[in-house]
Amino acid sequence: MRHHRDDVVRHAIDVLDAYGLADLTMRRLAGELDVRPSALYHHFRDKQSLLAAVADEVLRRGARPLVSTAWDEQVVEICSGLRDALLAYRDGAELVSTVIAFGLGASRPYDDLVAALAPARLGADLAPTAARTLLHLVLGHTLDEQTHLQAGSAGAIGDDPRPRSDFAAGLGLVVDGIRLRASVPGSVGLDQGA
Amino acid sequence: MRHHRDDVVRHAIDVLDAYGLADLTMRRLAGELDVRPSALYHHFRDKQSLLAAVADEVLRRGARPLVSTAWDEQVVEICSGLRDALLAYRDGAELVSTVIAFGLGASRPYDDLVAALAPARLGADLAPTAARTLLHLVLGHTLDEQTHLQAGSAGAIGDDPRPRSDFAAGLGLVVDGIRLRASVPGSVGLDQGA
DNA sequence: GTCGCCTCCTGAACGGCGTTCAGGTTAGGG
DNA sequence: CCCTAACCTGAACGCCGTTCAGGAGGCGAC
Repeated sequence: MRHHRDDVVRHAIDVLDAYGLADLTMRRLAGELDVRPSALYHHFRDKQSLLAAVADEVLRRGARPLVSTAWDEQVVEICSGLRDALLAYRDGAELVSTVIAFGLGASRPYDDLVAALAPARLGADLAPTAARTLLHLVLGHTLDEQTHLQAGSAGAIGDDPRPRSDFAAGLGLVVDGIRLRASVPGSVGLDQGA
Repeated sequence: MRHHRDDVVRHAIDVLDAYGLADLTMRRLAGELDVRPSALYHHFRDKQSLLAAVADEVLRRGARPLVSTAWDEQVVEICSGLRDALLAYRDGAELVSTVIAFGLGASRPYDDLVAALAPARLGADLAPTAARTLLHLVLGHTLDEQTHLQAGSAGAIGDDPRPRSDFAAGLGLVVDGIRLRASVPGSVGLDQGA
């Protein structure tokens, strides 16, 4: 059977979810498609490009329309949605992190954050910095969380899982910091509660 | 010539700085030591353990004593010092990030942050969350920065470097967010400036 | 002084990886 | 029906981390 580019990406996600990123090799993916490894290079220039396409597809599948109107609630929505998308597939956070670090693809979340932050009217080009800060937080935290989740579901001991509220708490920290610099304060007041 | 564990780590840092993390292979390191690759396995169980030792040494060399007394200034000191340590060697941020993600070694910065945050008297186990948030910020940001720095020093175009103030701005965002939750507010008032 | 031990290393291999390339095959539109 | 483009094969290249049985060398104990 002959395959299209999209078939390859779909099967790659299946392999990722079943065996993890470390075992998502060109040879294994080719085997899953019942094809020789060299055939994959008809569809992708190299493995990095394949991974970029896989990351984009993971994010596409996890995309949800925004329901809030206030910028700060939108930011929380985007970050939470991104986290959910990363957690939906094994090693999703690691995959997207490396793709973003490499600079190919997966730029959608960053663009969305910058757009959502625009109405806050942050001073002095702070919006890109805030967007990057949020992105680093979500990626780092989710990578952490997923690693510990998967280490727990395997037999590794002495590996306490992160509390569910940890992500929300960290995100709240940063959003409050941004809100302090916003000319348009958003929908809610500063939350002084512990 | 026979080598000790410390010689191996020292040479590994040299290789890292000269050729980058991707080219820090057991074979290349062995070649640099004028030794067969299998000899390295006398000193380290596997490559991950070697990398953990290298990361620890990079952090050790970059360690500076704290000069501030207020917890918020100490946090900034620790984060800035960590960034400097990571930037001191090629791919330092990537190295330490992967070692931390893997869970072996390089736990010093996290412990230092938790210790520095203790006097703030954050509520409800927030200190570990805040420490992790700061760590993710510093690692993510510095990885970003270093990648773009090195892409710039190579010939890659269309790759605008991050502004120097970006790190400080992002860090200030998070520290302000933490300060809002602190029972002991630290040395300075909230900075409302843009 | 020589014996034994512990540290460090060799030599050779194993299985796996990403990638290249010349050439074969097949599907689908004109 | 044929031609073209898309898709694939087979075979190789040079790397990688890792294992293991065994050799060599310094050094303290006797």
